[in-house]
Amino acid sequence: MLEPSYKPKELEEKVRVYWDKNNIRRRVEEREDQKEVVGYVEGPPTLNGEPHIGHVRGRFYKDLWFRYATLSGKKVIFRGGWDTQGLPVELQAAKELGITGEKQELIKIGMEKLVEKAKEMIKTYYASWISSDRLLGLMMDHEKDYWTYRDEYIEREWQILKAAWEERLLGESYRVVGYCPHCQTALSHSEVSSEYELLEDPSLYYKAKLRDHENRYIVLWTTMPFTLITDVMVGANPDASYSIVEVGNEEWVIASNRVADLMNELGIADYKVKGNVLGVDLKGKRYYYPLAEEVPKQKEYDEKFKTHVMVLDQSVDISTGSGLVHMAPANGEIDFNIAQREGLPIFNPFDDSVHFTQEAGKYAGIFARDTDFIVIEDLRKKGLVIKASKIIHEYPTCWRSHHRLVWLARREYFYWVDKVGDKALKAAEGVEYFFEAPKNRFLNIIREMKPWCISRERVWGTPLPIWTCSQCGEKNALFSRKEIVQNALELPDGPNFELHRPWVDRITIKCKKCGGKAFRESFVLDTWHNSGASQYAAFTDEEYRRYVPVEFLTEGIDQTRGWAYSLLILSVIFNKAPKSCYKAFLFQGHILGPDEAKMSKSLGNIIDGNETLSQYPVDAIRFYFAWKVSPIATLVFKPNEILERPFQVLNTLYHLHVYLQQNSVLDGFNDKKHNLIWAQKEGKLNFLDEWILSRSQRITEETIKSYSKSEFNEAAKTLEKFIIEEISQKYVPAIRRELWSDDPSTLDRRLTIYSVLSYCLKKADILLHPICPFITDCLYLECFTDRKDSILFESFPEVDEKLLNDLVERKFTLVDRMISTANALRMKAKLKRRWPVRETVFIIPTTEDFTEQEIRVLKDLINTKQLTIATDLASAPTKYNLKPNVEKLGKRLRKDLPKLFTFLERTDRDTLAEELIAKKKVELEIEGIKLILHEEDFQFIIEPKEGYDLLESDGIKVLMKVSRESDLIKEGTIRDVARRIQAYRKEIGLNPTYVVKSVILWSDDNEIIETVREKVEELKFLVRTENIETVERCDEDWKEEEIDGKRLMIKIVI
RNA sequence: GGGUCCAUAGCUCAGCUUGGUUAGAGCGUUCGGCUGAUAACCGAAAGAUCGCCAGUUCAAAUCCGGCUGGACCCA
Repeated sequence: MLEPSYKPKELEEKVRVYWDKNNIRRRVEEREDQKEVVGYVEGPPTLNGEPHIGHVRGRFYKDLWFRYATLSGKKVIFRGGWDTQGLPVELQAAKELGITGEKQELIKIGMEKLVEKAKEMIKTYYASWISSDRLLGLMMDHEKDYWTYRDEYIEREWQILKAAWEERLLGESYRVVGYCPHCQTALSHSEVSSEYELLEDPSLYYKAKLRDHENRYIVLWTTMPFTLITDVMVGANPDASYSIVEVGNEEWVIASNRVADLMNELGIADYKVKGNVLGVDLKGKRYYYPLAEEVPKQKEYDEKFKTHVMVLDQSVDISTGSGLVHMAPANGEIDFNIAQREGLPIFNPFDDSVHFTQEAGKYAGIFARDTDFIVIEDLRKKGLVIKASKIIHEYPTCWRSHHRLVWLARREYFYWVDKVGDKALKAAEGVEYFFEAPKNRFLNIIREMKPWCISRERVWGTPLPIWTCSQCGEKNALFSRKEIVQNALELPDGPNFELHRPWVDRITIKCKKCGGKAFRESFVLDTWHNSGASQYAAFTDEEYRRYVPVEFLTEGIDQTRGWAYSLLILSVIFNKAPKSCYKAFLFQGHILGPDEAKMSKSLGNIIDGNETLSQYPVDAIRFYFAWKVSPIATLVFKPNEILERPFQVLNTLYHLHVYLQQNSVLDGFNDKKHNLIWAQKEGKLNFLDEWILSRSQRITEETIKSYSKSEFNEAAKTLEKFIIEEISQKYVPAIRRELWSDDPSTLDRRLTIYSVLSYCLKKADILLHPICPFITDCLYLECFTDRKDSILFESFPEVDEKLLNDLVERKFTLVDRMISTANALRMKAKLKRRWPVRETVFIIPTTEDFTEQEIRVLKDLINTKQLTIATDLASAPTKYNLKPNVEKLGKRLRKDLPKLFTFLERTDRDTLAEELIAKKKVELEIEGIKLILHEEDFQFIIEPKEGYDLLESDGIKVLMKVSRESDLIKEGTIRDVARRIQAYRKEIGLNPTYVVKSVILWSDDNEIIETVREKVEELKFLVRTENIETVERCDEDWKEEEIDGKRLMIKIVI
């Protein structure tokens, strides 16, 4: 039996234990009766921290989908995985070791230490995640989880590299990165943007002479003079206007809108604007490279590649400097991109410590930033400096060492996504995204087809398995341990070395081409490559063939450019075809804290997952997640909201089951026998039953449709309405009266009600299960004997067309409105609902045939002795009142108007009104004056006849005879008394069905006592007692109650 | 700086495609009532300048433009 009150935390733990004990998860996976087998491999959470509430939401959607798919008749291979490598893990591990991870530090403590720490750390966080998953009820196969750092995973990941290598989609190029000269490491984008400091730098205005012009110079500005050494071109904005300014005997080119300010800044008063030239017309103009003597290599480039030329780009800012920008592709990302576009070379004469190499001529061997002032001096000697001063500005620094970063073009490995053609887009277009906005965004990202830099200068990651020959430069790519061992020159750690740095670095390879010694490219792979390989790497070949493309995936919207992208690109590369490894991808919105702020470690407003899941009912949290907003919307997480509506829905669902169970047990109900088929055969279904059965079909249809479209909030709202509004608020109150009886002659009717209720609740349980697995499985197991070992072995109900009944639904809606109106009238007339009324008349706008059964139900619910339903006023106990239109009549009758008033007071206005309505006009003679009254002279007001009250709402008029007649008063009194006794019974903890020995009553009101005596049998039945006594005196410890100001004392003898 | 999306009651949303009564609903709030499953329920009330500014139109929450604010992605 269910406990009489809903204690979610106890219930949920009981269900968890039940699932574990009965191996439900494994049995669901191993069952053989499912039609279709589909795969799901989750996006791996990064094990560098505790799960927070946002992660919990994401995992909830995964579980929801799993349960939905399972109940839809699919067998889901539901695999979990963990992201265990890459920058975030490495940084966290370094932090926990108390180091910053710079190169020198690592050399000192050894990479082994960092790797060891990373492995240890991910195990710790893994435990937290597993705990949270268990609390959440995530039915994921954690026994078969994939771990991205494991050798077997890495070897499979390499297979994708291999495919790319074979297709020539993998290769070397340069990428401009923020680089710390001190730590000698490249920084990731997020690392760069996290640290900016106010620093002093040189501010240099200089000029470069244009070729093909007598005395014409371009004016340029830089805060990094050393980049003049790597200067390749000058950018102009194609849309801007540039002025030719005469200064002394020279002509300077400056953006027109900068001339005045710039001259002012440079302290040049004597100048003259000679003319203008458009940005576009500057294209292709070449200038003399200022440091040609110092850097011979540049002179070579000049001749060979026609460098030191003006190019056009929208990004050139004409609001600072001179509106022309000097560009050094080796030291700037935009510069680099433009150089690539223009087919200009990258002059990149730096070593790892950011000192210039021999190629830099005069500057060789000097640290880049130390050449700033040397360059200024060299320019000054040539008379090219216009002004050299200092500037304080925000500049990115290294978060570890706080050294200034330098932008450097580093040699990296790339996937040439731009050469994949339209395969990626085709693959992406074939995927279901459920919502338009994320779909468009994703497709736009795919359309960019930008090369993907997959190499990272890091330690803890999948190593790039390429060895470069120290003699001939040949790249020896080896994509498995076996190949490496076979080609190894040196294997210091034996053939079973770990596939990580530093072990893999120690291996040297015999060059395939020349037999020379080849060393590994010391890169590791981008972590997105690592996790993006999961759909292949997490499976065996056989599984990959069977389950990929997987049926569905869901992750946060931030994964659009992350995991969703890398999965798709890797799938296309690996398959060498426009094939996505997933059929559907649902992008979820983010979660915000209660203050609508983004949760972040620095703000300290992170809501912990385990804590929240322990504190609140998990079903309610899950319902809240699903119900509050659509999965793509941002969810503002306000914990107190969980206990409002979501809890209410679950509480109601629980008590509906309690109600069914408590009542049905007494009547020996057996859902195997007394099912719907039985009830239909018995013919005891009334229109209330037909209504709720019809509704349940619609709810089934709508819910499943919403689930299939990933509109989980719609599904939750549909079920909320069904449970609260339809079953709890309408159906149960309507049938409640019938269940109070224990008359054997109506047993079949009660069993019918149980069968209907049982049918609807079971349906609701199954439909709600994906959202709220604990309560639904518990109620399912407790309340139904016609069941399986878990609700998860059920399947979504089919819509039973035979039970759909438009007519009944329409009629019920009307009846419902009629009851509401009647209740409103009672309220207005101060008529308690327990008091029956003699007569009720409805005037409704539509013709409906009501069956005798329906009338009976209505009478019961309205608590009326007589009931009439009409569509017009003809037989209604109404009369008209007339309100004369004084303005109109006054003009016509003038001084005779008072006579009309007197007449109206004396006459039967109802009859007059009906005559006016029928004939449009009436002729009268009042005190010898003949009058013609028109219909439009009056306003007609409908009023109830004497003894009735009237209310109109929503087009329905209801009239009730409100007179208090003695038998009705007595009936009401009995109900009043009964209700107080019942409340007391409940208070002292008596079961509703328990029959007590005696109820003893005392009252200071004779009428009450007399009524009780008169209706003692009825009262005995109502309050379930063998005997009722009324007494003259009572003790003070009796229960004191009040009925309309009169005292009632109650004693119950058990 | 660029892109995508969003803005309607305290909260969550509907209405916008196709312009046309008084902008709806649920939750929450207040008051009153009911209750032998319930923390349920019933009735009433309060609560909105439809982000702002212009435009098109007889008529704009709805269509167009701009602005402001927010979210996300990318620089």
